[in-house]
Amino acid sequence: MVPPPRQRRATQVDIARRAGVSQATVSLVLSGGAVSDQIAESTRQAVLAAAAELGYSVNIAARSLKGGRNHLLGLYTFEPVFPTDQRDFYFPFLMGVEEETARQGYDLLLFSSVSSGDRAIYTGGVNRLKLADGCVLLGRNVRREELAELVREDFPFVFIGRRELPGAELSYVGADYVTATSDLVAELVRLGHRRILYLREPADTEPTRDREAGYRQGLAAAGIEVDESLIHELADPADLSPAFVGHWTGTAGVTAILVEPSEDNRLTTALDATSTAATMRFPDDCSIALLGDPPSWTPELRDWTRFSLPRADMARTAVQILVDLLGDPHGAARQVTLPCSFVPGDSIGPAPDRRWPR
Amino acid sequence: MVPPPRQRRATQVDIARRAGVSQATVSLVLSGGAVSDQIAESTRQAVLAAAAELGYSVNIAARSLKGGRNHLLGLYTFEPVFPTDQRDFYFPFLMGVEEETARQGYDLLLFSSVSSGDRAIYTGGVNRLKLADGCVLLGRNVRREELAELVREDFPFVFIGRRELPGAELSYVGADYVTATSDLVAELVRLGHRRILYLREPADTEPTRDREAGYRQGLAAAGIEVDESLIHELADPADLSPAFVGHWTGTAGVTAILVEPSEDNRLTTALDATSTAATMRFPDDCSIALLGDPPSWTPELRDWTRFSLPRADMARTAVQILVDLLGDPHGAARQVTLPCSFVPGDSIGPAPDRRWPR
DNA sequence: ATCAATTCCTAATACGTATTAATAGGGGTT
DNA sequence: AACCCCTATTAATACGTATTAGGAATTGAT
Repeated sequence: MVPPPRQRRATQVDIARRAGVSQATVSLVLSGGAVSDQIAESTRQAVLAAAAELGYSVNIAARSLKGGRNHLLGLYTFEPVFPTDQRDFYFPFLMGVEEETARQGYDLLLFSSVSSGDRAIYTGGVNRLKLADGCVLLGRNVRREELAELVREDFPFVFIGRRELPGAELSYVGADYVTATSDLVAELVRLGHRRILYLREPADTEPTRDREAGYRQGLAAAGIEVDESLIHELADPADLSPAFVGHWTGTAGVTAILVEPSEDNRLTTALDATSTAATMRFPDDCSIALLGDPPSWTPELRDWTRFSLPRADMARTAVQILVDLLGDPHGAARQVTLPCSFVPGDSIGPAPDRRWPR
Repeated sequence: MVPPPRQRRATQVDIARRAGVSQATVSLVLSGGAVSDQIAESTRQAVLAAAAELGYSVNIAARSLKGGRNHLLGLYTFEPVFPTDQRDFYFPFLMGVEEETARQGYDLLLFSSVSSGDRAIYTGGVNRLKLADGCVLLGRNVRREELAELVREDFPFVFIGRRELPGAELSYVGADYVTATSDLVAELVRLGHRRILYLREPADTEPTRDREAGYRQGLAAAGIEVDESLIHELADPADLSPAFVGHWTGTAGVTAILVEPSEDNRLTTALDATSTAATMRFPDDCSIALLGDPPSWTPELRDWTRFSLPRADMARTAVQILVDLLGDPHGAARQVTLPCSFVPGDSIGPAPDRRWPR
């Protein structure tokens, strides 16, 4: 009794023909519109029977063409999605986005931004993202012009991470780097540290700006004046050698270091090397804490003192906000900041009194 | 000069009006049909300019309703995509699929199959996958009925991992478990082992069947008769305790073990515990090798002897095959098997002569 | 018997795109 | 000038569904 393999999928018209009714009636029965309860029971049964016999399934494209929405959320990252050496950095975001997207009843459209550059948001003047109802954005190498264009087009999107755009309000879910860094400074001060070196990335991105703000805020709260020479740009995290640290502790009286982790594993590699070199020991010779999560984290590596971004949470929240935006197309931009969590670790300790007796 | 925010997304009709041409011309310019090279350069530029100004992007639903391609490949997994404890298992697949999809000029549509079960391929008789041109499938908890229905509908898809379906040919990219297992047996035999315990999963899945076949093939090649009592079903990998191993080495003369890794980290956790218990040492007291990759692999864990699936390769190949299928809709199913790679590790060694002097 | 009310269904249409057959405009050849 | 050919463009149409206004048949009321 199995029907012969069809070339073409059965449509509502096929069902209508078979059941001797109109296509509109079929639609009403199968999709339960507002007036679907007016359908006579006998008719309903006939339609359902015909549908079952033909193995009908609705054509999503047609439905969403009619309805305007296709129940897809996009995820676009401004770098390759799955670079192996950054997997641990991105994975929680992906996980959170995927999870919440599914929970909201959407499917996830992954836009790839390969290095060749021809997979940007706008290719040939066409916005690829619009394939989705809305989009979550992610990544550091943001092309601001494209962001601005997205805002101009009124396309619904939410950035994971705080992003500011002059003259435009955009929605984002950020992490509270300021408070987290400030708290870390407070903790170091409590342990007796007064001269804290802050190693920042050269690039002037929002996270870095926030960390610096937190650094200043933490010192201010402790009544310590900022020594600008202790804010140092570290271009390559690999430079963080024992000699480098020794230089600062020796000549500048530094007793603690705050350093921004890189997305790759250069920093942790350097730290591990320094840590095992035995000429410089954390926290005995110098305390050190990371202003964020090191990537490629494994339980076996040393448990560095740090704060940790609520990545999965940020991602989930971003999706929720996006769905909100879709329901309220003309609402204002939503901006949320989530707190980071402090990870005590074992790389900070009381300040040694000897070098810089205050 | 900024246009007022639009309610409605720009369509080809809007562009046509603005550029002073017809919708058909817009379609030809933007979608590059067969006769698209007949379009005058000036017209083309006008259309592209108008499209850019209006922030046009194609409506996927309309395009795919029309029957054209929408340049989306789907990825459907029969389990949650990003379960934390299985991340290392799935990540290489995702990475490979994403990479090759981008290279082929497609975007990736991630279908999620959350545990609640309402995100199956067919929900309410509707095949969700059809939003994509074709689909890569992945996962162990395969719902065979759904697979059969996909084949029946003639929907283009490729499974990562060998899957057999009675009465239907489907495309897949599998790993050569048979040869890999057989080679592992040969290596153990070369080291003097004669009684090799094979711990298999109870479920009768293709990978497990292949491993068992490889086990038998390896022994046959070495001229060793299979002792059926040495093929043992291990329901919970956590049961692999020192006492358990001791039992087999003591009472059954086993000198080597082949065990199927679980997707979670139960097996490696158990092995680590056993390994550090000091009452049982690998490979001194017993050799052991894994028939596949342990998940959550980190360099710090012990380097178990094993073979490794070419996961990223499998994924990339699957995408290539899928694209092939799309170009040749009525071609036969493609079935590819890729070789595994042997990872020497340090958990096998020469067989001890003492227990079972042969 | 006439009209109103109710029940059940259908015709018509819109959604946005891709495609094909047809057409207008120009330039050449005789 | 009549003809044809080539190029660049368009009108028309199909895809499958959801929705709405309205129509036919039936029932009920007077």
